[in-house]
Amino acid sequence: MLNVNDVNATSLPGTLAFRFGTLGAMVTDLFVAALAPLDLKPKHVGVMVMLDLHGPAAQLEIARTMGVAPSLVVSLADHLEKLGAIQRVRDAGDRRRQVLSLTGKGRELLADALAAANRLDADLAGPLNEKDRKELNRLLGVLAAEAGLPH
Amino acid sequence: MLNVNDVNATSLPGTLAFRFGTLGAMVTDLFVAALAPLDLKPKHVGVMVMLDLHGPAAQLEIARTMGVAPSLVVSLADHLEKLGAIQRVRDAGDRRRQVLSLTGKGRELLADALAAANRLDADLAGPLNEKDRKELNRLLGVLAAEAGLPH
DNA sequence: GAAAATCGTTCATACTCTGAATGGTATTGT
DNA sequence: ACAATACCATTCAGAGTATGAACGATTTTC
Repeated sequence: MLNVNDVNATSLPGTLAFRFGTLGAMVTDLFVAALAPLDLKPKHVGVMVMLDLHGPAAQLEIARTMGVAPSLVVSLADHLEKLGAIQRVRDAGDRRRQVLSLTGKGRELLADALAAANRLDADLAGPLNEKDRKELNRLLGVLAAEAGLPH
Repeated sequence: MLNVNDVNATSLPGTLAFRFGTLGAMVTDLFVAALAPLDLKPKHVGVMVMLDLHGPAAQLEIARTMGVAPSLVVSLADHLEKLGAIQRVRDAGDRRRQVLSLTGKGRELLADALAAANRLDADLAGPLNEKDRKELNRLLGVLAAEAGLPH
């Protein structure tokens, strides 16, 4: 039986898997550099984005949503707390839980990170016209939504 | 002075920087899993893709093009050689150079990796219709080309 | 022909992340 | 009521990946 919907690429650089891998790695390196002055890494921003989107959350929820080990969330939260970006309080109803929430300083940092990302975007999307840029963002949004990533 | 071409996102998940970071990490994890049966990692495939596109090359050229340390290329080449995927011969004209070239087995592995990537693509692009899928691939290709990545 | 540069390799190290062990807290079963 | 079990956060040891410095071999420069 023939393939009625053949969308296969004929070489690896033409696949989404390869393109997302290479572009993703490059963009992440640039983002890391852009965040360095804020003393943040992408995963710290990831935590703050979650808190910003869904409100206060226990560390385990964050670990599950981000797909990382709970022990990693400990060190991410340690650092964010040291920066004054989050508050860490024991849940009165369940004192095993450490509930994280964004502080004013955290919101400031998040705004700074957003500004850095927007500057980076301007560079990245340089070769794209306005319409293409919007289309790209829309398509990435669809994939992110489908994958359960923040969007 | 007002911004005449305001394309700034208003939240981080809406930026290209964030989207490429999260999607790139997710896709890379899936790709790593898909390559595991072949005993390859994305960087091994990266080396093979370079050899396939530009022909035989010295290790240092590969390091520069891939943006990694020369010492890393040593271990990548070691592994590829062990798999029989590449040949490593001293350049007769400049005996400091180790020239890498794909073997028949290497081309087979590359084809297997391509098949794995295409299967992954089918999953990834599931929620996209044919037109969107083509458009996404085109836009990613533009960015990859602009960034000097394989395309 | 000596000095400097280049290529590949090894090795020590940094970094990120995970999984197992632990202590404290909550829930379940009897 | 209370023992057994399950759960959350934390610490810690260790795996995996990458870099950069040091070295030997070779080539280029002066």
